[in-house]
Amino acid sequence: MSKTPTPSGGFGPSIQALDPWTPSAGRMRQLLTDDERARLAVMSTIVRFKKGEIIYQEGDRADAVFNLNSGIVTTYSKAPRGREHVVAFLLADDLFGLSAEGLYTNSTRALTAVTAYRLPVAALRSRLTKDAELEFHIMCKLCQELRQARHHAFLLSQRSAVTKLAMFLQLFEQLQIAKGEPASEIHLPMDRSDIGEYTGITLAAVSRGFRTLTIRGIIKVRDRHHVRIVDRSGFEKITGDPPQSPTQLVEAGRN
Amino acid sequence: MSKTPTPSGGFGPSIQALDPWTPSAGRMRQLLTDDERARLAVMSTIVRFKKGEIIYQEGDRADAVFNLNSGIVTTYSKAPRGREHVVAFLLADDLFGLSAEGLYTNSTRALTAVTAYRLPVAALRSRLTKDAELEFHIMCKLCQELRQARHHAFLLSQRSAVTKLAMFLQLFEQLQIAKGEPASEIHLPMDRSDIGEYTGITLAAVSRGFRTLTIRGIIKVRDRHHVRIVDRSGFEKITGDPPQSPTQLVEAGRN
DNA sequence: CGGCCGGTTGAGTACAATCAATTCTGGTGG
DNA sequence: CCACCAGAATTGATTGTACTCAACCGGCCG
Repeated sequence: MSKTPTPSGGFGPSIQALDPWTPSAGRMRQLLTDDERARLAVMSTIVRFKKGEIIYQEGDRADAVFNLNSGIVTTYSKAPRGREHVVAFLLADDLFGLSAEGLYTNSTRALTAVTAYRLPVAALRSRLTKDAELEFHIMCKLCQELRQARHHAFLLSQRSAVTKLAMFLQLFEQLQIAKGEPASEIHLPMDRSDIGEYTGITLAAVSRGFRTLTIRGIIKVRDRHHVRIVDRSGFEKITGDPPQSPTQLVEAGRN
Repeated sequence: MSKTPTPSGGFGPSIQALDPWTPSAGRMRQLLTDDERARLAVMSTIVRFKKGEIIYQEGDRADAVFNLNSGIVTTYSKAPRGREHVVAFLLADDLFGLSAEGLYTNSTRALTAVTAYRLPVAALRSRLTKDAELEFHIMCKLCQELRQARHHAFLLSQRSAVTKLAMFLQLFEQLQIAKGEPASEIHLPMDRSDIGEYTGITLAAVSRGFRTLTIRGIIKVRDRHHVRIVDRSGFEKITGDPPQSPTQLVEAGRN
């Protein structure tokens, strides 16, 4: 039980997040005990989706919550003028199926082939109200999702397209680190238009953004889905994020 | 203490939200039982803040969570180039004090005079892991905050400044409705620059936005803090929000 | 009365959206 | 293996919107 090769490691639903209250150096940890995973496993079914398949749509009756096991999922919603807004990219060990008043608040689609645990809300709910420990762990995950949503909003509040793009790259880099994967190269499983819909800029602007970052010698694009940051300090100048050193923030007001 | 016009009614911490799983026609309800409120009350202290006072800052040790009793609070974070990004406006019955790895993830400031319950995390945490019922209610509130954060991101992803502004007005209108307050006129407690920092546009753009909406006959600005929507369909054309009455939502849920 | 703060308005500019043409890439079948 | 194709991505030219900077307004308070 010491070594966990896959992030999940073992069987049953799996949830990873940063603990809201104890330091962990940016690394996520498994929130569920083996016991809890087993208890969740008995109430869940495994579901599979093909690449591009829609898992549920906004407004559908929300009778299940999902725990992503493998693959990538996007949750999105319709925006005026036929555009789509990507709410989040879901990775392994994420939870999705948020609802309000009994209806899903977003649609979700499999970006790759996907396997997930499907947890009926009725069963989950009755389990939760009996098992405070488990519920606490799920609450931690919700806190994490909340932080991510707010980070997304922060990203979207930036004016410059390249800043948004850089922050997006930073997000995925941090995600890889948090998952314990090698982070020398950033893996972007989605395509350019998905990035555009997440960052709130057009496909064309995403492309131009990658180009300007490349020309400025800040990143190196190996292929569509792999980017490396070659000028870290230039990169941080754009994201405005000197890693965790508040003292430097004072000088950051330049340019 | 003078009178209790507060939607809370009664004593002790109070939490309102839309239930994620049961329909409620857009109205929030009190999530906590009197009993739970009493239990939370014993572990909490009442704190007061003057207008403009900072409640905590990003990076501070997060040893307490707050439950807003009266007044308005903003949570914000620093953006590049000395700008500030408003993460959320908190109203009565809201919960705040989100942390990651033991540190607050944002700063908060009292926008008006404020009273709040201060709940030490240690006590709260040990209470929660014993009381699944209470914890469930807090989880519901977290779901609500998550939805709001995502709505904020959605707002920020809009390209047009007037659209953002209209969606902002819509947000506060719905909030008033959810709280059971009269909604014929929208009350905006914050000033123009706060609106700008929330919607991701400049102070000047906010001003122009109000002007164009007024000129187009869509809204009527009584004073700095009071707006009325006079052309509903024109308004909805801008927000792109086909009037989703609760009844229609239910039908949308049927596959 | 004068200064200050929050807000409005104006002129010029920069940046990203748009529309459109072109290239690149990966996959398929001949 | 290559030719071909379709979709993804890049690039170009043009336009429009919102930012910037700055002047100005009006209420409020000393």
